Order: sequence, then structure tokens, then C-alpha cells
Amino acid sequence: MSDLHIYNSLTRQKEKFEPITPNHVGMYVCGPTVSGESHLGHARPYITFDVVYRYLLHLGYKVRYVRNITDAGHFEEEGRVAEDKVAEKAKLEMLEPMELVHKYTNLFHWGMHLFNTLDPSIEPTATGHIIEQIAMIEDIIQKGFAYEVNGSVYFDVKKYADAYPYGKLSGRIMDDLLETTRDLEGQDEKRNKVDFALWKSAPPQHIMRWKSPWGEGFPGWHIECSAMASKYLGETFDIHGGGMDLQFPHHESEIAQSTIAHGHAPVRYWMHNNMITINGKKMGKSYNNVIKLTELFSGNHPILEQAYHPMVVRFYILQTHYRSTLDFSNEALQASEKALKRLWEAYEVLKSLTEEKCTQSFFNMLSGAINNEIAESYDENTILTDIHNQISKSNINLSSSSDTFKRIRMIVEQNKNLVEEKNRTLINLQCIINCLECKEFMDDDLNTAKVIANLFDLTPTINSIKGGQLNIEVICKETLLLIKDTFKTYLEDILGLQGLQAQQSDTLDKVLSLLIEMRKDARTRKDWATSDQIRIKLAEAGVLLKDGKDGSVSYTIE
RNA sequence: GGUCGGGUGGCCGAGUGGCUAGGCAGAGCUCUGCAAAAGCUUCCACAGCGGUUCGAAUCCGCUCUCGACCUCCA
Repeated sequence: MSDLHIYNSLTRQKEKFEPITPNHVGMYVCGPTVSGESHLGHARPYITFDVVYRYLLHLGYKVRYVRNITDAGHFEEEGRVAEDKVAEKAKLEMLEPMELVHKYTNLFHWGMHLFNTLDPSIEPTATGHIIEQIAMIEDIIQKGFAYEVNGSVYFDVKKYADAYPYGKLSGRIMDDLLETTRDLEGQDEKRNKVDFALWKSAPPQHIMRWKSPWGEGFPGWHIECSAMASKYLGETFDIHGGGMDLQFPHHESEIAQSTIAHGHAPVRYWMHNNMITINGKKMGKSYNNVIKLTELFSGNHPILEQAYHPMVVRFYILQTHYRSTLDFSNEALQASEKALKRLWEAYEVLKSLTEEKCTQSFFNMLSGAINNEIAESYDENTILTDIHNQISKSNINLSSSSDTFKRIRMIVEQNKNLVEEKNRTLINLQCIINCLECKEFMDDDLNTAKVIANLFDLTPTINSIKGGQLNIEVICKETLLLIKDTFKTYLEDILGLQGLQAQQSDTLDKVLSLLIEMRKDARTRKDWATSDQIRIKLAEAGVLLKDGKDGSVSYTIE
């Protein structure tokens, strides 16, 4: 169905993506712990996997995308005292735990919508699945891989590791773990330091508590994902995503639990996004360098020089491959802001171009080219003829992996000088390459950076048509349609980007049109003082006027 | 300390055994009443030292250096 290849953290290599059930994909992504406000760090995985989700949908898969809300709060696993983060925070803020969790869940959704992420198909909460978690724990106990001590239940990692490849996902070695894990007090309950809690007994003052076969308590951090993923996606599902920092111990534990409960590994493809860093350091509470989304969008943070539009942040994230670290800086964000504006304005221009003036069809142009333009001087007649024979008369629908496409690429590479000379055939071929390659790049482990680069490659062509440097007749009808389709598909549908323009109002538009007319009059009269004053005053108000070559004037609002 | 991953032009960032993305900034030019916008041109980098190779920034080794995980974290 597709040539999509994704990097599988489990095997540490790119693999061809083949869903378990043809045409259907099950994807689970670890969601946020809603014990506090979402921050810039949260933006990365949810935007990354939003693009994965959008791309799978684009490829025609029926996708069930499950992303949980952790509202039960984890305890400090290795800590001395069982602590529930939600319960602690609720006490601090004088809120009911559920009230607190609801508040931050809403804030999370608010941020995700501003980032234009699509809602997951199911967004299950940990507190809503206590029964499933208890059932899974009981199952694991029954199978002999978990044990109860004083109302808490621990997973027997050592026993598991004897039979299964524990540590495969995160590259851990059992013996190292046994030696390295910090020696903390209060661990007497565990048989081994590497064991992790499935259920934790709640001390009397603890607010969030549920009845269980082992007394009142609350679930361990890892079990919720396993329980909910298997409930909604089945015992084995296609993709599990999350941040790299979750690889160990969270995802490793998920594998262990599910493997025992179901008798086999839960996930086919593990995908992990890299971290966002600030001045080279990971953003995290422990580093005191967290920028909350509310601060990011308002600019209200010591590190921030200005407010950043959610789309700028999204674009900034997608300009980097998801497995690379991404270092935050004002300079980089500001560069992204300008870049996105330029790209989006080109897209607006593109939408305004109509193919009526593209008199020549690609098919006919190629016919002509075979006999004169380039084939004559470069002995590529056969190749062009071959392309000619393979493309349809009304549509350019080539796979980037087809031989024909490879030949197109070859011709263009061999005739780069002619592209510069504005050779009609080569300009069209170059545009087609830029468009068709986008799929190739997405298929190669979601290389959004390259997709964006190709869209930028098309930008001068689009702007040249508007600016008059390039006659639209040079571009074939099919080429223009393909470019339009590529921008719509990749920029909007797959990358999920939007323009930065403030909401337009008719009233404002009429007012500005009036001012623009007045300025035009002034210019006709060569009354430069008036025309400049209008331009300058509008600029001060955040409205930038752009004079087109044909006398038309457009504006953008800051 | 253990495990893993990086070091790319002024900045951000793709990628590749030879044809060397893209963005932002800078410079020059075209257009413009002047600007802005747009277009064109330019700026040819891959931590250091060895090695493999006809050829390495890309493969191997060592050194320096940064980071991640090993503890809640996206």
C-alpha cells in the first residue's frame, strides 16, 4: 500500500511499515501527565505524532490513534515514600484532585488545538481504567511474574529477564542495571532493585485511592499504558510513540508487563522523538528551564524575547527531523517565523494563480521538446520519448520510485544550466521533481525537513510568476495543478500548518482598501508625502503594504 | 561510573563515499518616485589527528568536546 519506512527503536533501523491488519493502523502515544501546565517540551511529541497520524491518514489507512491522559499521577518509583504527583499538587492548590486534573487537561487541549493537532481517536484516562489495570496486574501475578508485599505489587524484572530480552528497547544490560541502580532506602519491599511497582499501597493521608485485591492504593505508572493500549488496540498493535526519555524505564516496563500478560510483545514499531533543549540542556522541571505554552504564546518568560505564534513553533519543530535534538533559541524561532510567513505568502499567491493561462499541456510540451529544445543537443530523445509515452495526457501521476521519474531526475541533473536559462521543459520537469519527491521524503522516516526544503524550492517559481519575472505560460497546466496539490497536501494536510494572518474582518478590509485607494491617488498625483505617510502610519499599526508589479496592492497584518 | 547519541558555513538545521538541502542573517544587482515585497547572484561548511579508498565531511580507529538515559520528566 505504501513505501513508508520508519525507524524502529526496537531494532535500531529503518523498516518498511506494514500494518498487522491491511489498511488499518493502531497507534498509541504516551500522553501528558496532567498534574501541571503543558510546556514547550510537550509540543514536540504531540506535533511529531500528529504528523505521523496525518501522514498515515493521507496514505489511506484507517487509523485508530490512542493517546492517554495520565491523571492518576505517578509515584516516585524509587523514592522512599509513595508520592502521588496529582494528590500532592491538589493539596498545594487546594483543589479536588479531579478538579486539578481537569483544569490541566483543558489547558493541554487548548494548547494542542492552537498547534493544530488533530484529536486522537480515543483519549483514555488512567483513572477511568483502574479496573482494567487491576485485572492486568492480577493476571501478571497469576503467571508468577509479580508479587505482593504490604499491599503493593511489584513486577519481578529479574525473573522476566531470565526468559525474555529485557532491556532490548533501551539497550540496557541486566547486570549493569543491578549494579547501577541507585541504592535508596525504603526499597526493602522489592526483591530486586530493578523491580518496578504495578500497584502501590496508599498511605492513610493519600487522597487518590482505589480499592484493590491488595488493599487501597493506586496504580503504578507503567501499567496504565499497557492496560489501555491492549484494551483499545489489541494485544499487538502497530505503532507506539513517545519521547525518548520514556524509553527507559517506561516503555521497557510496558513491554515486560504486556509480554507476560499476553504471551508476546505488544508493539511492532516503536517510535521515539528526540528532546527539545534550551542552551543545550533538556527542558525539565529538574533544570528549572521550563517554558510553559501560555508563556511561549504570550512571550512572558525571562528567556523569551517575544511571543511566538503556535504555528511558528510547529513549523520550527517540523524543520528538524524528529529524531534529532532541537535546541531552542530566540534567533532560531525568529528565523522560523520569517520563513513560515514567506512560505505561506507564496502559498496564497499560488492559490490565486489560475491554470487558464497555462496554454500548453505537459504532454504536448514534451512532444515539442523531443524534437528540439533539449533532446537535440543532448541526445536524450529516447528518454524523453519514454517519459512521454508513460505519462497520461491529462495528468501527471508518477511514483517517485518509478523508472520514469528517475529518468526525469537524470535529465534535469544533466542539464542544470538549461534550468537556469529558463528552458521551459526543464523548469517544468524540475517543478515536478520537487513535488513528487515530497512523498519520497515522508516515506523515508518522516523527513519533514526535506519536504519543507522542497516547498521552498518551488517558492521562487511561484513568486516569479506573480512578480512577472516568469511568464505563467512557461508552466504547463498539469505542472501548476501538481504544485497546487503538493502545497495543499503537504503544507496543510500533512504538516498541518496554517497561516499567521490574524482573523480578517470585512470591515477592516474595507477600511484598508479605502486607504490603499487614497494612496494610489496620491501616487498618481506624485504626492509622495501623502502616500508615504499612509504607508508608514499603517506599518506602525502593523499593516504592511506590498506593491505588486502590476499596480495591485496587497497587505499583511502583523 | 555504565549505556547510547551528537559535533555541519555568522545562526538554525537536512543529507550523502565522488554530483556538496533548505531557512534566517550578510553582500551585490534588477524592479521601485523612495521603500517594502519579489526575483537574480554571491557567501562553497562538515571538531582534531591518523587509517581504508582512485576519491571521505560521509567508512574505521584514537583524541577532544557536548548531550541524553541510568531518578519524575515529552
